[in-house]
Amino acid sequence: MFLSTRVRYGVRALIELGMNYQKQSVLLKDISKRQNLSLKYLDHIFMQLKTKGIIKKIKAKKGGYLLAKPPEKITLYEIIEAIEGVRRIECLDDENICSRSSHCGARIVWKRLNAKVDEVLKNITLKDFIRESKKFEQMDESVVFSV
Amino acid sequence: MFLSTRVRYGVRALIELGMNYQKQSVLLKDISKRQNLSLKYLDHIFMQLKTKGIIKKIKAKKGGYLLAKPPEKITLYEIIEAIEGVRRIECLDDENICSRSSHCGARIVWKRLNAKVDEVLKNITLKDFIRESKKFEQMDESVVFSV
DNA sequence: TGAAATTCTATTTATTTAGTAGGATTAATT
DNA sequence: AATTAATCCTACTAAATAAATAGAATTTCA
Ligand code: FES
Ligand code: FES
Repeated sequence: MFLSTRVRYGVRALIELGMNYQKQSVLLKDISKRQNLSLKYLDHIFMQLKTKGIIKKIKAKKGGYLLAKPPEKITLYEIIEAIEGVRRIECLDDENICSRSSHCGARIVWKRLNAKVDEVLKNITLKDFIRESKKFEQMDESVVFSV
Repeated sequence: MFLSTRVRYGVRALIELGMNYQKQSVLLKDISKRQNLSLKYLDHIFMQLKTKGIIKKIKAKKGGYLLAKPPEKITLYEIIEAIEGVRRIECLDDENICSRSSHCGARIVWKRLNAKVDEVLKNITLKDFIRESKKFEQMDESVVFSV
């Protein structure tokens, strides 16, 4: 499974919002600095996440972004769909692409494959990413304390 | 899950070989005609499938291709790997791509995701494609007989 | 030896992805 | 009310990848 850099950057940024869920909003500028990602590129990505209702903005000075819903309600499927669209084999949705689509055995299997992969993507949520990230955060703290 | 046209054409061609498994070899030219695919393009694809040991060639006049092993032993994972390589997020295999890879929560989840998707791909074999294709073949025959 | 098949390398074209630029808009703060 | 620091939006460029084509070399059956 290959994921575009857009999706990967998007997830890294969403993790930051998730870590602050129900605390304060996060500035794109800060994410860009901390994660060392282009502000302008993140800008695009966030525009799409907002349109799809995954994040909310606070526009103006001291603004920033917030998650629009709890991390466990944001699936990876949803994030991918928002950022790059879930690209599909054309003849799955449109019968008219392939002349023989009504008699194509491959098509049946492609449908089954997509259903399974979609299920995997829907069972991973932002919460999973945050849980793993917090583990590292704790590790870092314990290192500091033991010095 | 998006699959390149190369993989889809490859599978369609492999189905044809599979339908003739342990009968006679199949000519690329005939596949190209029946499936309406460019001969030269199939040429590339078959070269890779051959290198990876999925098919065998019979070179020369009246030559053609054969499956190198039974359809149920040829997984979709294997086909994709042969034709387009299993493209992965770079930092999964190489720790040095991202500076923070040893402390990245996302990376853990990406690994888990890849393992699950790979499993799905390994559980689909050419046999599945052939089974579905044969269903249509039978349907066609029954239509012919009923006329 | 000729014909019909695969083999191989190189090139071209189209599409998608990644990234940049610059200004418009919004609203909190002064 | 002006300033300012943020998001918003449109357009563009560059790089990478995918799709397709071209042409000649090689193999071996008949
Ligand atoms: S229907 Fe499109 S490839 Fe079979
Ligand atoms: S290690 Fe590469 S994005 Fe986290």
